[in-house]
Amino acid sequence: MPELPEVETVRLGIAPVLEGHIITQAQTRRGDLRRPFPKDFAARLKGHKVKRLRRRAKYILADLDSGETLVIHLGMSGRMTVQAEGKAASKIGTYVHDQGEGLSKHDHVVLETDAPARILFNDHRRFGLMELIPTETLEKDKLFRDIGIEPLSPRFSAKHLAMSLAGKKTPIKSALLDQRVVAGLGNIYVSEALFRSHISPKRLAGSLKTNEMKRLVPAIKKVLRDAIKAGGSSLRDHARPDGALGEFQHHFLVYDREGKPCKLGCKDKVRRIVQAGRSTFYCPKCQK
DNA sequence: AGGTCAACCTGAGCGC
DNA sequence: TGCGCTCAGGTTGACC
Repeated sequence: MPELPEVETVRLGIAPVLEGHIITQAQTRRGDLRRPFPKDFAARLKGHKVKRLRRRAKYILADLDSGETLVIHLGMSGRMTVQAEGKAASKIGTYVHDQGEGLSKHDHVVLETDAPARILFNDHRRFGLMELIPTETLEKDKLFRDIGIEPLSPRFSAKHLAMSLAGKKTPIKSALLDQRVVAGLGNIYVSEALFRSHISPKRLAGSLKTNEMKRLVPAIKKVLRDAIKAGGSSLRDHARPDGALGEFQHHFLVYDREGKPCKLGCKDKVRRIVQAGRSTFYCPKCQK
């Protein structure tokens, strides 16, 4: 599922029942996701307060008062759902009835907080991840040490991107998917940003001109901001923690539109090609 | 060093 | 109804 806008949507959705709250219970319902859960995972969560809930790249980070950070990655199909009652339910603007013990077989982690609320982590493909890492050394951890700039940071500029891409011989599509270059972009938003800046996905990253960088960077920021406002894109798996679907899929200009007319009205059709094993959608006429 | 590709895992959709 | 194939929002480790 999730690229930056979906991860941010999930973060915002669980924040009201997690940030500032104590994790009263934690349960893993199998031994692993992409990797085994950390040793004593549940015990290291239980009784601790979440001081702050933040996001870095496609990771949700819950800083605990124990000095550790709970690191959550949703992989391709990860979802988080909040079940709350009373005061907590009004906070998240919904009321999901307690489904009793009716957990599905892919509800792999259950967290309970003193909101009170229950948060389910569901991930049928299990490409997701949960780790506990000392907050102090988080940035030096293998997971984060090579991650690039946050695209919504003011420091992410045409100049910055030009530096990162200088000399790169990989196609711009693949370069933007590389989390070491920019953090949080994925297959949907790269296609959309390239279309919106009229740049061909096949162009070699190092060959982009200054004026093209000056179109690309604002296009990336705008598409991400618009998608966050829309609650992300719901294709198959993504839903907000309150159960509502994201809406940004209705605003796709190229993604998943193979064979359909170009939305710039050029009379050509959207093409699908495969780059580095992933689908890319673009208009050969409008993107040079 | 930089770049490409298969593998990880389950489910949905499609053609037959 | 069912089988087999393809594809899916990500990351990573092995390989040129």
